[in-house]
Amino acid sequence: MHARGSGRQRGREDALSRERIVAAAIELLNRDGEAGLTFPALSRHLATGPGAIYWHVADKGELLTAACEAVVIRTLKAVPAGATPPDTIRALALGMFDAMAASAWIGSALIRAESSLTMVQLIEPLGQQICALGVPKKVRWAALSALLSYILGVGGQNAANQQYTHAHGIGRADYLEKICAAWKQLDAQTHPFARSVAGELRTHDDRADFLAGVNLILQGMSTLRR
Amino acid sequence: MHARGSGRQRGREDALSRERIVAAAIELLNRDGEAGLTFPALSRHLATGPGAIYWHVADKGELLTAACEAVVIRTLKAVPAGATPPDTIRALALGMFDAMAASAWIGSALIRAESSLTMVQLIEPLGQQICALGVPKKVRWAALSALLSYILGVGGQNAANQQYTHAHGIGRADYLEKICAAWKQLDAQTHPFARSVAGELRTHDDRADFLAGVNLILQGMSTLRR
DNA sequence: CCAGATGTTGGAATGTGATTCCAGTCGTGT
DNA sequence: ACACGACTGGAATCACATTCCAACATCTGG
Repeated sequence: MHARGSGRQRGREDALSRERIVAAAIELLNRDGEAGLTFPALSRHLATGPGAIYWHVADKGELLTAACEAVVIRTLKAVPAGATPPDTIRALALGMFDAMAASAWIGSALIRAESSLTMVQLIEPLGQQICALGVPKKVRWAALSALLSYILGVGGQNAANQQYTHAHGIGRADYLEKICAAWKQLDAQTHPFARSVAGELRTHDDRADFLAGVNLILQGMSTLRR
Repeated sequence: MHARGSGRQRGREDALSRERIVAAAIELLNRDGEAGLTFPALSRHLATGPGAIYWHVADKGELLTAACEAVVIRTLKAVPAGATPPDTIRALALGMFDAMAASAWIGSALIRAESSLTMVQLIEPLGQQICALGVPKKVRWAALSALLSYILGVGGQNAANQQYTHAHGIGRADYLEKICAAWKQLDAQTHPFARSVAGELRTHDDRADFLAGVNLILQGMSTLRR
């Protein structure tokens, strides 16, 4: 990457730009998942060569980070403000959940985020609500950290599941059915729990479970209130 | 991969075997992280060619899954049983935390785990304790799911941090210092929270925070008790 | 309007790693 | 000794990420 911040002189209307590249990257990522983002594919999509792309971005990692940041910012901006702290936290969490469900790649990209700057976009609003919730200063970071890890953890797992079903060309229902069957096969003595919940897998609602988890954490936080 | 399950006939003492390959993979992973596991490196390590390795394992993914499973099983076996449910859950969680801290690659490997079988190793004992905790049947899965996602989420983030510091050749302290400095640079109007917790970053204890998060979830679960 | 100077481009060249192929090797049963 | 099948090692393929570089466009000053 070279692009200086200095004098833009040109004005070709078909100009390549960091924005157009990031937009194309997001398109590829949403269509084919993390594996879909390759320089050959990107070059084809933008009708150019890899060299031109490297003029605007340092490497693939930076591209992923930029794409991730764009989506996260767009997502969080859409979350309405003004509700009670718990409701706002739920809205923020669900917003991220939905975004990560729609774009599985965000999960892994956000976690490996080289720039903690994207993460701040999420940390700040969550943190503010935790403060508003009355969580004592001493444990604010721990509380935030728990919430954040939970949100990212769920996102990561959903992403993994989606990637799996996508890669194997099977539907979510078939996937769950397969796991359910495998778990029911387990030994009753050593794996009573897995067997007992196997059935629920087929019908469970990821989003509802996620919300339940957020509520569990909120519930726990409420006991911290001074 | 071809290796049939049928007739082992040979007995060459220098024989390659799935076990030896997985052990070598774990060694490479622990030494150089996820990027350290390559077939050239593995071949060198085992003094053979890639073709021989492919006779025993299907592909890199299977190798990663197998390595992950081996470490997870070893880790969970070391967790003492017999304590109260909350204590056992804490012990299981901390066991995984420590394992993921020592072997950052487990985090990402476990999440992308193609085989839900490895995951069961973790789900089963956690689930049993949740039952013992008296969590109503209706919400057992949700409770487990929350705990699991949290554990994996923290592991994933720690892995990302370690990978970052390792890749950039800087220490954990320098890394935190850098983030702290960046956060203090933020606008006080828009990012009051990030600024206010920035200082804590430098001195916080990941393990303690993790435990606090587990306790938060346990706390929340206790309110579910019928 | 022309000659540099410079930002930009597209594609070729390089290097690395996953995966496949295949021509042996070695031990076993006959 | 012979044939067979499990196993091996390395060469051959392929798909990228990244770097290089020979044009090209546009602007600047004359």
